[in-house]
This record gives sequence, C-alpha cells and structure tokens, in this order.
Amino acid sequence: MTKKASTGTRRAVPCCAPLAEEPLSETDAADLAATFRLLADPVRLRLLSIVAAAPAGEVCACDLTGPLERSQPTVSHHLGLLTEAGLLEREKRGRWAWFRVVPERLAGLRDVLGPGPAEAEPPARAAR
Amino acid sequence: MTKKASTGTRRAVPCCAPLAEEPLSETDAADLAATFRLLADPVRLRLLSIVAAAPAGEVCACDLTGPLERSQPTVSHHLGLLTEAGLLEREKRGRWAWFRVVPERLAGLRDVLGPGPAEAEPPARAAR
DNA sequence: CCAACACATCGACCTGTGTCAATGCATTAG
DNA sequence: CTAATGCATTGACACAGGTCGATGTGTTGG
Repeated sequence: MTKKASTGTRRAVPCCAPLAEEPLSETDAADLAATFRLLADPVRLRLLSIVAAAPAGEVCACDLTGPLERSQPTVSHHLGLLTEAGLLEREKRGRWAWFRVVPERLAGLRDVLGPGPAEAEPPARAAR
Repeated sequence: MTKKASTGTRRAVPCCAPLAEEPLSETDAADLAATFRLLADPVRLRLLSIVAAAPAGEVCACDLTGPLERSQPTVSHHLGLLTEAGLLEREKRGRWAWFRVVPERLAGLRDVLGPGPAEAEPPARAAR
C-alpha cells in the first residue's frame, strides 16, 4: 500500500516511497520514469538551474534563448514540458513569459532518491 | 550527533552544485542528464528499488528477470547500464551475479535537486 | 490599423535507445 | 571430458524524442 507523506513534516509533492523502502509498482515506476526523463536532458537541466539560481526567483523566457545556444522553438518546447510537468510555473506579463521553479516538486523527487541528511538512516542491514 | 550539513563536507559523490545554487555548465548539464537518463526508465527504476529494498542488501540477477516481465537479455542490459554508471555494484559468485546499490551515488544525485530539508530556503524574492 | 515583437505550435527529419532472438562465454555438475 | 546452467554480448528492429524552419497567436507601439 502506498501511503502519502507518512514521514510527517514534509510538504514535498508525494509521488511514492523512497526507492530503498519498497519495490516500485509498475505504474509508480512508469510515473517516476516520466518525471526523471524531464531531467534527462541537458537543455532542460540548464533551464531549471538558470531559473532556480536567479536572484529574482524568476526569469524571462527572452533571457533563456541566449545562453543555451538553441533555437527559440526548442527552448519554448522544453519550457513547455517543464511547465506541464509542474516543475516550472509560467506567468505571462505583457508579451513576456516569466518562469519560476516549483521547489516542492523537486523536493518530492529528491525524497525518492533516499532519506534526507537530517533523517539520515542507516540502510537497515539485516543480519542473517 | 552533529548534523552539520552545511555546504562543506558532503560525502555523496560530487557531480556539481545544487541546481538552485548556480547555472549548470554545458558539460555538467550533459553529465547530469546522462545520469538522470538512467533513472528515466521504468525497468531500471524497478531494478534499483528491488535491489535497494532487499533485506539482504543484495539480489541475485536470477531473481530479477521474473518480476519485471522482461527478457533475460533486456534485464542484463539494464543491470549493465546501472553498474557501469556506478549506481549498482556487481559481484559474481559462482555462476550467479549479485547486485548491490551504491548509496553515495544516489545521495549525490539527491543533493543536486536541492539542499537538505534542514536548510530549506525560500526563494529570495527581489523587489522590482 | 498596421507593423514589430515575444512566444507557442506545427511538421519533418534524424539520432538515440529499449526490446528480443540468437549466440557466446564462464562456471558447475556428472 | 561433456552437458547444463547463468549471465553477457550481438545484431536487428521499432518507436520515442530533440531539433529547427515555417507559421500561428496574442500584445505593444506608432
């Protein structure tokens, strides 16, 4: 059974239990893989990092075509994928589109890879 | 128990700074994307979760072909990719191959997605 | 009202990769 | 030795997805 957010004080978007907790179901695995696939592209990773590292917390799309050395349709395509998946938020102001990261979404992914450093838990080695 | 988890001593395999810290370089992004691409497949995710959740800490390859409903060459292929990338360790005993997870590797990936929950930091909103 | 701009969408191309049958390579049993 | 077992490798195939030029849609400025 998949319980959501059993670990209490985390508001990270729940997708499934950490990998080391229990084997993934077929549907959970497909869902997770689809999300990780978004991070499996260098252009999208750089987009995420640029937006995430922006001091203002948001970046105009017009400032993203330059550093990535990709065409405008390509950047727009990747921004659309990241936004549709909930990793980015888009706000249109005038004729510009501004993007922000959705930190809870990344935190949810992070939790799948293992328990956080705060609750560092030894991997429960079963003695035989 | 010092939970000193500042940006200094992290034993997780270092690949690059967290996404929100600074924009990824082109090579770092390509490297990271290649690693995330390994997690972007449901079969590999289930393999990882099965091995990670094994009470003994290791699993024989002969026990992995069954639950995944994939052919033996396919499972072997994915195990090879995960092992080559350092996410799994392979030890051959007799005619069987046993696999373990390499937790530092997953921890390194986790750190890229954001700082630990202890230092959860709201996005610095700059007034405009 | 029209031109310029910013971004999204479409269509097409092409590389990358997940998949399996067939085969190869060790190791073990008899 | 020979046969059988467990896993890796090969080759071929089909599909997914990144890329860009062309075009569409909404907004601003003159």
